[in-house]
Amino acid sequence: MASDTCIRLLADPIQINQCKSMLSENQESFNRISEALSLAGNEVRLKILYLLSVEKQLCPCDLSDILGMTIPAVSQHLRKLKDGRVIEGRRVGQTIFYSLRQDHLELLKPLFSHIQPTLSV
Amino acid sequence: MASDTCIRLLADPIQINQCKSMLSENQESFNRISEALSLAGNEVRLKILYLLSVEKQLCPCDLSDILGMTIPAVSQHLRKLKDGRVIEGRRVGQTIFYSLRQDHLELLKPLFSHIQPTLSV
DNA sequence: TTCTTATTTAAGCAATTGCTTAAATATTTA
DNA sequence: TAAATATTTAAGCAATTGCTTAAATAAGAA
Repeated sequence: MASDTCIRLLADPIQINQCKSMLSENQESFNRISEALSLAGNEVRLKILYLLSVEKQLCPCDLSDILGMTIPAVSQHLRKLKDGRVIEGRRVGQTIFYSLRQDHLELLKPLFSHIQPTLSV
Repeated sequence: MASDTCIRLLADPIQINQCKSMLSENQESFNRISEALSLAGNEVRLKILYLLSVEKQLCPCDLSDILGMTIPAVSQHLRKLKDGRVIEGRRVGQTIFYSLRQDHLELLKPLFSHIQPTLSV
C-alpha cells in the first residue's frame, strides 16, 4: 500500500482530514444506504419494488407471472428485500402478500418518479 | 417453469396484464436506473459519489488517502462510475480530476440528503 | 388423513464483483 | 534523454450473486 501512495504536494491535508472524519462520522449512513441501494440496484428487484408501490401488495405467484420468472427465483429476491427490511409479508391462508415497508420508503420513493415520466392517469 | 406456475383463481388477469405492459413499456427506465443504483449500491462508490458532491473534484490519489485503500482499487471503482456515465475525468498534467456528471445527478442527489442529517455548516 | 396448492429452502453452478500485486501508459522534471 | 510521479490496466483469486432443479413447509380441500 505504501508504494502506491501518492507523494504529491498539491493535496490539501486539511481537506483530506475533513473528508476522512466526515466519512467516519457517517459510516452508519453509508452502510445503511448502500445496502438499500444494492437491493434496488438489481433490475428484477427494482421492478418488484415499483410494482409493489403501484399495486400496494402482490404475492410471489403474481410476481412470477408478471416478471416471467420462476417462483423460487422470485422468492429469493423477496427474501433479500425482506431481510433488508424493505418489504414485509402478510400471510392470508396459503398466499403471502408482500408490501413495502416504511423503513426505506423515503429513500426509494424519489427513485420511482424517474420510471414512468409519461404516466397518464 | 410450467410446474412452478400457480393455478390460483384469486389473481386478476387484467391487473397482471397491466403490470406486464407497464414493465415492457418502461423496460428502458428499469434498466438504466437499476444500473445507476447498482453503481451507488457499493459502499466505496457511494462514498466516492458523496465526496465528489461535496468537494466538487478529487483525484484518485486524494480518494485513495481519504478512503484508505490502494490506488488501483480506487481506480477500478472510478472506471465503473465513468463507464456508467456517472462521473467524468479531466486531466491536468499528471493528475486526473474526477467530478460528477449531470446525467444521473437528478437521480442521485436525493439520496445524498440522507447521509448527513445532522450537517451543521 | 391424503391430496393439492402456495411458498420457502437448499444444493449446485456459471457469472460477476472487488480486491491484490505486477506491469503498462502518461506526463513532468532533472 | 532518463528518472520520478500519477494513473490505468491486467491477471489471479476468494467471495458473492442469481439463476436452476429438487426437496421441504404450510395451509386448504377432498
